[in-house]
Amino acid sequence: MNYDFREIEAKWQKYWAENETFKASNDSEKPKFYALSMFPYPSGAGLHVGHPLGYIATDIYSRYKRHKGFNVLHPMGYDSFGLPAEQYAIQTGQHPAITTENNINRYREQLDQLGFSFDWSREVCTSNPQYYKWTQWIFIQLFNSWYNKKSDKAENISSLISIFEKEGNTDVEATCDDDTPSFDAAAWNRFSEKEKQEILLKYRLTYLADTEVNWCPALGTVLANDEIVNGVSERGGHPVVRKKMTQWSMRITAYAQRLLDGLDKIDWPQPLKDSQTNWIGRSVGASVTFNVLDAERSRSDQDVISDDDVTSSAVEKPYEIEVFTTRPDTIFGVSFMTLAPEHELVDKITTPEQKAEVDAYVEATAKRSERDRMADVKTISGVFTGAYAEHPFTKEPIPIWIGDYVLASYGTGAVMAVPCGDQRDYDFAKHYNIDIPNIFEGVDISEEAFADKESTIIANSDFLNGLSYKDAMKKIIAELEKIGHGEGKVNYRLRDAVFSRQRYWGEPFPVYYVDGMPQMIDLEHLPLQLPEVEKYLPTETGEPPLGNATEWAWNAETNEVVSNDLIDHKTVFPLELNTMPGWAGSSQYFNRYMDPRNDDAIFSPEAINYWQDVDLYIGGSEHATGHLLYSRFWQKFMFDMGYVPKDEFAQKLINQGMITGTSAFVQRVTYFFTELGNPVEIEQPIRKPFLISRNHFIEVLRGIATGDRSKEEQIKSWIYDILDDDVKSKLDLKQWQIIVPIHTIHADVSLVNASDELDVQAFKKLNPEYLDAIFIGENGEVIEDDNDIYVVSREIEKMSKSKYNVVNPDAICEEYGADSLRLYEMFLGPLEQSKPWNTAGITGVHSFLKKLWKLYSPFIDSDAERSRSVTEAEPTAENLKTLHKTIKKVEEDIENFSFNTSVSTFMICVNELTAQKCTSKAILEPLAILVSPYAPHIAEELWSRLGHSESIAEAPFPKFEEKYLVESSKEYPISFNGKMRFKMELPLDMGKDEIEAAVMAHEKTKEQLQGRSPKKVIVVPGKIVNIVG
RNA sequence: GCCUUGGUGGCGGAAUUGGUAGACGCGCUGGAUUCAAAAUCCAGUGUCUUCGGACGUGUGGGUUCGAUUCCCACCCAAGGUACCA
Repeated sequence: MNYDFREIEAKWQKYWAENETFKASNDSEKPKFYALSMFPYPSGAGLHVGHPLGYIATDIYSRYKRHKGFNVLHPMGYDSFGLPAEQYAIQTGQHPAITTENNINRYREQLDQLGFSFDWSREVCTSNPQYYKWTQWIFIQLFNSWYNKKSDKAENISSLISIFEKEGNTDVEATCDDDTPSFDAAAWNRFSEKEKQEILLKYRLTYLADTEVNWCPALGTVLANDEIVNGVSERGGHPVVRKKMTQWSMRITAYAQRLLDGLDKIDWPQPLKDSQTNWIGRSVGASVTFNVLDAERSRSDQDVISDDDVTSSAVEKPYEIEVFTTRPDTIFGVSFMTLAPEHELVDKITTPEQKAEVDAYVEATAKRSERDRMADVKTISGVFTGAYAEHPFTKEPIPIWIGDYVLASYGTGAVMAVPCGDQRDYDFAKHYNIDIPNIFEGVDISEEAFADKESTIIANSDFLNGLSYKDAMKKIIAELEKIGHGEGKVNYRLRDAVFSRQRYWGEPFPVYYVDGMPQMIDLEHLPLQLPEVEKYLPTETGEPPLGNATEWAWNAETNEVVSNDLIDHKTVFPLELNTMPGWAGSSQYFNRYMDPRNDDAIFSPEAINYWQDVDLYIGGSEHATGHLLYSRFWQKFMFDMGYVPKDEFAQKLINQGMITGTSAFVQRVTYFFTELGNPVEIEQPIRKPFLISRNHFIEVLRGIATGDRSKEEQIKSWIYDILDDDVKSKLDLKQWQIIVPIHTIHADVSLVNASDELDVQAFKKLNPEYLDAIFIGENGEVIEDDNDIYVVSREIEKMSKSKYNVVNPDAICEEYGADSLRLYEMFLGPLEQSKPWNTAGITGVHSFLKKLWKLYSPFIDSDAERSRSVTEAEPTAENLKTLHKTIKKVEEDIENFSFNTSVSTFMICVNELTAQKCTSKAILEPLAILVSPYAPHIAEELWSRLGHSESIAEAPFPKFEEKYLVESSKEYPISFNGKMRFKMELPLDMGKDEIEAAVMAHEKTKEQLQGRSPKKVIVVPGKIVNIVG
């Protein structure tokens, strides 16, 4: 009987579902094991072969743990709020809930096909109101909390209020807004209710604040950095500017230190910890305030305020610039200051003479993305504001500049520039001819800055002269504190997380506004469900999409959502229009799986106390600073509130590598005409897209490198050839130039064959904008039928729908089966590394499964009754050696997450047992269990053919026994100067000297030495012999 | 730019503590079987070679009896870089 994987796989998938084989109990005598895969976003494209990689790994581990006697929780769900569904809704008008449901159904079908041991009864879906009720609940908990630095944990806001009532806030140590005023108890008690709310908002763990966003006026929306290409929106190419907007924020900075410290307790990959450490970015230094010199200030204020105000402002405190520096010891080397162009003082201190230049620079900077500004270290730009600050010690005036290398979002958005000690400051000073005072003893700074802290001796620095870095740091901080110009400070790069999105498809905030102040809706009225809207776009007045809803007001008496028309600001109030970001729903889902159908609580105390935390979490490293940091933050908060017993949610984490795809590109030449370098409009522009095959593209690239323009000339002549005659008549090629920039455009890989040849007709069909495109083939002919071939260029990239390089698992499953796909995905290479996908190799693992099946044929072919007697045969020593070698290796591999090598081991095992003609049940039975985590369907089938009526799922894992592997001799590699030359079989119990004697006596040794006497002979018993000489 | 990961045959990769480089699989070549094809099976397959052997793990150095493995410098590729998920 042949290996009929279709029948076998369908049979066992049905069996598992009907028998709820993998349903986990919240109450068990067995030890618990919680294995979790990161849940997917259900995109319209369905699963591609990259998705299951991590799921298969988690599934193998889960199944292994069941064989090892654990009660395993292995759930799956969907992170189903997100941008693509909303984008699709905008384009088609289809409600995202509907597309999302369709996508989820498709995902479920695909997941079911792969034979995962998920407990589907625990499925969650972040866009389901029964689920997001609890996301809203956590938001309210955060709103009702503040961070007490004294107890170093979050506490209920009521404890803060009672402190305010008794003693005001002067003695409170809390993480709060920078502009929080001081007040005493009497003042607090005099505040109006609204004033009290405003103050409390400065302490709450989620709060409203003005934050900078990438605003695209044309689209009426905020864009991710990702959606901005070269300063314009990816969609439509509209301009994008940085702008401030009132939004919800999460006070994650309160947890900065604990998030850092917690990393030591968890078994996560070091690179991931590094990236969180860098993200949090702890640096120790000092904050220093510089006063802006008065003269400059009043001058710049003159044009905006009346004379009266000038006199009154003269007695006020001068403007202060606060900077954070890690090198306060270099303060005597300050020769200028640089503010971020967005810094709030820029407007106020700029002199009238400099105003035009500064304004232009600020405007230009607003168009650049932060990433752009960080990455670009080559171009130095900045503008002098005309204002000066006063050095706190020397009282010298220091010019204040603005420059886009200073980011508003980091530190205070201002730096004290010490050009002799910082390369960026140095370059800036050189570029603008600013002084570079040297404050380091015996260091040459004529070429570059000197940033080495360890070997520094400070000079030209008044009271710091002669001190080392360490001593100078202590001294300067003390002096700064003495004169009231600064203090020692620990600064974190981590910023509070913006929690508002101007989108439709996300969790609504359970918030309404009374007199402009946010009010929370009570738990008993949750979930607050997303309203229906006509359009998913921002409103004409620039409000988020929820602004389109007509039923989106809160009646605070009846506690229900009512029509906007009823808003009277007495009982009916407007609801929040923003929604929560993608990471809201995923920040506690791992805990919700423990008790997913609970309507009274996010989870029961029994459930959380049984499961505690995730034992193994597998997912992509791209989530390092998003999901994985925010989840740790929420977990710590939940821990502070006493809801969860562990302050880290996942003990061990593994990053599976990406599966990369081989993208295909066509080269589009865009062309326009210029005369002496100026673009010229011609009456009948040629609108047809023009695409060239690969070798032409390569020649153009080579031409750019070598200065050879001949290929471009050829392209020009091709373009000229296809012009209409009347256009031709207007062009004199000698006078007119055709400029030919080339854009590479993704082509769907399914349209390209193994020789990289594009199916041009299919491409045109799939991309209607290229219907009348002109394709120039490899031989330089315009492709009409099959007169020439068009070759694409290829590149390895992340597998992604947007890159048109996805490979779908469905067809593979259909042709080879889920077990083959599972084995093949593991066989590709180490789990944690990224690797390219190539379906061709799957035949190898598929034929392995066929060989495995054949090995069990005495149990499968029912007519082979005579072979029954054979199967009871005692296993040979050889059989046992092969089996136990395999048990040892496979067990080690699973524990080390080295699944690729296990697959090889199985292949070797089956090859050996086949060669040994092994038919012994004592060997084949444990082998089926070994294989079962990897290829569960065939293992179940073989198990039942071996005569078992129960599922293999909980069969005990075979026990490795060393005794079957004991060897008496070893084939020693004999090497000369480190190179292996021949081998020699010697007993393992032979001593060092005997081995040396035996080797030296060997005739091949003499041959190798050719009469020389060896300088040295190294003998490592059981390993190797190396002869030097 | 910065942070992280990786670089070994035509391809995916293996080499567990510094000890036989290329396991296992794909592909390719030759053969068996077949009317033929598919499937299956057998043999070979890093490069060069004067057939003795020599060289060989991105490049250049270093440590060592011995380096894919450890150290230094560099090159290349991929991922992340705060609103893609």
